[in-house]
Amino acid sequence: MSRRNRNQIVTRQHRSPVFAALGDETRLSLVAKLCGGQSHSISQLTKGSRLSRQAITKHLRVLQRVGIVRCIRTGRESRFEFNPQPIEGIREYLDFVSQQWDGALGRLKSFVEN
Amino acid sequence: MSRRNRNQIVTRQHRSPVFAALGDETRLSLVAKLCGGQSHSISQLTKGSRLSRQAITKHLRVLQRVGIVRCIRTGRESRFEFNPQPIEGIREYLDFVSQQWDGALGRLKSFVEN
DNA sequence: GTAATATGCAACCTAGAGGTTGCGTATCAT
DNA sequence: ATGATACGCAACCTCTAGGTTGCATATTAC
Repeated sequence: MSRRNRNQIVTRQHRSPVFAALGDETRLSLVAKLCGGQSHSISQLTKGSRLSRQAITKHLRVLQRVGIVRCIRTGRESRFEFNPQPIEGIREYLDFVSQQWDGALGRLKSFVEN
Repeated sequence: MSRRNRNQIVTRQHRSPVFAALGDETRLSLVAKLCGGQSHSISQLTKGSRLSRQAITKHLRVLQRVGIVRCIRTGRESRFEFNPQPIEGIREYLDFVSQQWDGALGRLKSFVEN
């Protein structure tokens, strides 16, 4: 399978795991920190949270599994960085939903008017 | 509302339950059916699914709890209809994330160039 | 070299998600 | 009036998400 086809399948199918990955306050705040552009180590991401390092690690692995973040081990640190593609994918999906809805409203409107 | 307050709401409000509600294939397909504009009864939504009526009902209640669908009981039927507001809310949130990311890329670019 | 730091791995616990079945009750059709 | 339809409620089951603790290991600092 070509890389292009693989990516198409990834983006067209399996959107719910990406939504599920964002369905947690802790992970949303991790995304909020990482989408600023800087990579952060696990320790850095743990500071300021009341959760344990291992809990944060688990959340990061969930985000990593769906591609929202990437992990790069450098020395004794595991630095995580944001990857926008999966989130772009679900943005497209939500655009599709809104489009469907707007289309339905438009049809309703023209039905009422005629 | 000022731009600052709006952004604070975008970042601070609890949007994870909406993401979590979409983090399931069954519920995503329910949303796909309902965002077409027509309301459907539970029985209608159950047909074509291999799940039981009660399972579908539970999923609909999850969507209802976060406001993605509304329930209107008419006669012996419970008809569900789509409500776009929560999904618009998380679209805004994802726009915010993308905006942060693009801003970070822009700063990186100008840093490299200078 | 040794201590501190950063992380991985594994076991464990608990609450809740997601599913089923059974049964009771409105409502509609005939 | 009666049977079929549409649904709600509740009990139950299983699996996993989210959290903890403990310990081992690799890297860095002094």
